Amino acid sequence: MDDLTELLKGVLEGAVMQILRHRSTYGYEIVRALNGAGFASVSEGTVYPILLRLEKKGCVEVMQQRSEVGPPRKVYTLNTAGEAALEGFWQRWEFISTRLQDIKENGND
Amino acid sequence: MDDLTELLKGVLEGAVMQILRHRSTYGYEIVRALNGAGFASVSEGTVYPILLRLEKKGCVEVMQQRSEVGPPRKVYTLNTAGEAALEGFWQRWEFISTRLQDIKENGND
DNA sequence: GCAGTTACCTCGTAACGCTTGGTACCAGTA
DNA sequence: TACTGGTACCAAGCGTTACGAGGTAACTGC
Repeated sequence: MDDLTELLKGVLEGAVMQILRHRSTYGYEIVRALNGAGFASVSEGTVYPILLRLEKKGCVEVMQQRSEVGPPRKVYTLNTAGEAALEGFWQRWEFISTRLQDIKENGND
Repeated sequence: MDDLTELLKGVLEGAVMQILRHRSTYGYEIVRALNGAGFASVSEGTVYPILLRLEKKGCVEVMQQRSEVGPPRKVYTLNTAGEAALEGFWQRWEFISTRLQDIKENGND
């Protein structure tokens, strides 16, 4: 798959929130989860800013946790505000999806 | 619907191409088509740059056409390269859609 | 003439993904 | 001890995009 960059704008934040909703976890793990999900080219330089943004927006709780195999991890948990934001994300996604489908089907007149 | 800006990145170019595939038309009309399709907040300042981009990329042919109700129109037609680009867009969209659905369903482990 | 509509374009801003680079902790090995 | 590689985090800067604000120009009807 060629360059997804532009289409990924906004999407990754939703994806990260969804992953966090499923289970609390940390940045490095999220990168691997996204890679495993098919977003092969998503790297740390992309995910960490997203996590910082989510933290700044108050969508997540952060907990420092010691690791056995490396430096301490920052474990993120989606809170109530985060769940609301995620809900909003899915609504927007749904909205765009259906409009786009409409346009695809009848070119829109 | 609140702010779609970020999620629209890349999407609008595809939407414009799809509209052009359905019928050759001009900028002002495309704005109205998008508005009619539900993308209410999309304005000229968004669409004209997209058309210039498509032209620069060689995805469209342009024809000046006199109007009965105002200044001359620049009528855009999707060419072969444009159709290929549109095809690529739909593939990328499909790709992201399914991956996102996966993540939504099983949080991705 | 003048206003209103149609139609085009440009500029500046903000957001986001991504690359690059850097820091630091830990385990294993030579 | 020194080196290597994996884990884990963060910051700075670039390019692309959507979008609001503003400007220009053609045509119609009053």
